[in-house]
Amino acid sequence: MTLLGDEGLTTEELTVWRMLQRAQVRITRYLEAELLVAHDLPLASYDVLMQLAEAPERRLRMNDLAGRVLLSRSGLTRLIDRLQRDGLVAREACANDARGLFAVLTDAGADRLVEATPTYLHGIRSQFLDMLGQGEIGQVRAMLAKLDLTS
Amino acid sequence: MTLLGDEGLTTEELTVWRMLQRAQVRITRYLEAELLVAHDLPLASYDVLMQLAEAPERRLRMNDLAGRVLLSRSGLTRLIDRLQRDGLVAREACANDARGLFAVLTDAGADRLVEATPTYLHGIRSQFLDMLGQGEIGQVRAMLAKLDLTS
DNA sequence: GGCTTTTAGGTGTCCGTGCAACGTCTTAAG
DNA sequence: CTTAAGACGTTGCACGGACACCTAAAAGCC
Repeated sequence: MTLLGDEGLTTEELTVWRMLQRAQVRITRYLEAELLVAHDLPLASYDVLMQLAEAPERRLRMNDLAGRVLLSRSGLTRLIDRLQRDGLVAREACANDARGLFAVLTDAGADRLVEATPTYLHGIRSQFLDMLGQGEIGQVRAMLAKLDLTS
Repeated sequence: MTLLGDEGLTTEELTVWRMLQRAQVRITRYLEAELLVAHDLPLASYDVLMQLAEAPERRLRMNDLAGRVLLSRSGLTRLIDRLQRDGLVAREACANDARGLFAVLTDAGADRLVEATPTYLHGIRSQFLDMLGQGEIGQVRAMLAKLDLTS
């Protein structure tokens, strides 16, 4: 592989990167598909509901939420539009900052989340965790921590 | 986190999955952006060129290629359309199977790949490999191998 | 207090992708 | 041989997301 020599990457290093990519895409697709067929809920929507459920008072500023869900702000706007249309999330004005908006999880949204969660967790277990040994999870965690400097 | 109890996932397990997701998305976005500004080449296109360059005679059947680049067949059709329009790839009929088409890397495509490769490799090094210790790469590789059963 | 600069969120527009359906060709069954 | 079943690649369609730009409000500056 002549391409690699110049920059000093070994074949193994490149392979590792590709495998990471493949694994993540495969798992994500699986989750997306399962959630869609079982609950008519895209993965991105599930993520939003989950983040809101964990947030204090089940609400988050749009901006904060966008950061947590790995979505651009405009992307989040549309996604919240859809969730609001379906009654799973509501928008509420922010008291001390007239620019701000909260996305708030509704009761219907919370119910939907509870419904879909077994599917989500089962997917992660079967497609990801089960394939790793128990002891390895700690290792992965340590390594990923280095990659996730929240930069 | 009451949601987790039912399915028996620990908080750590869920966290690990989320971190993997974040890390992969972050790295992918970085690569995509760098390739785009420096070479006007999306990451998906780079992947196609790379796969073709590694293939015997620099050619692959559309179907095979779709599998390697993690794209649906229809998605690949459009991508190859674009690459063909830009002269980086050509389509060639398959001799013994009239249904089949080869995507073939052109000389221009090979040149473009060589141009862009330093950017690509540097991105992987700086955003991924450098953040892991040298010894850890082998570990990651072993774990990812379990996830990548080419299923 | 006016003035600029920064931040929050939304909109117009474009692009890339997946799914379902289609035409074409191959292969297996009778 | 004929016909049914399957595989390969493309196309119509709709959707989701990003980018650039816009307005409104807050924060900073003199």
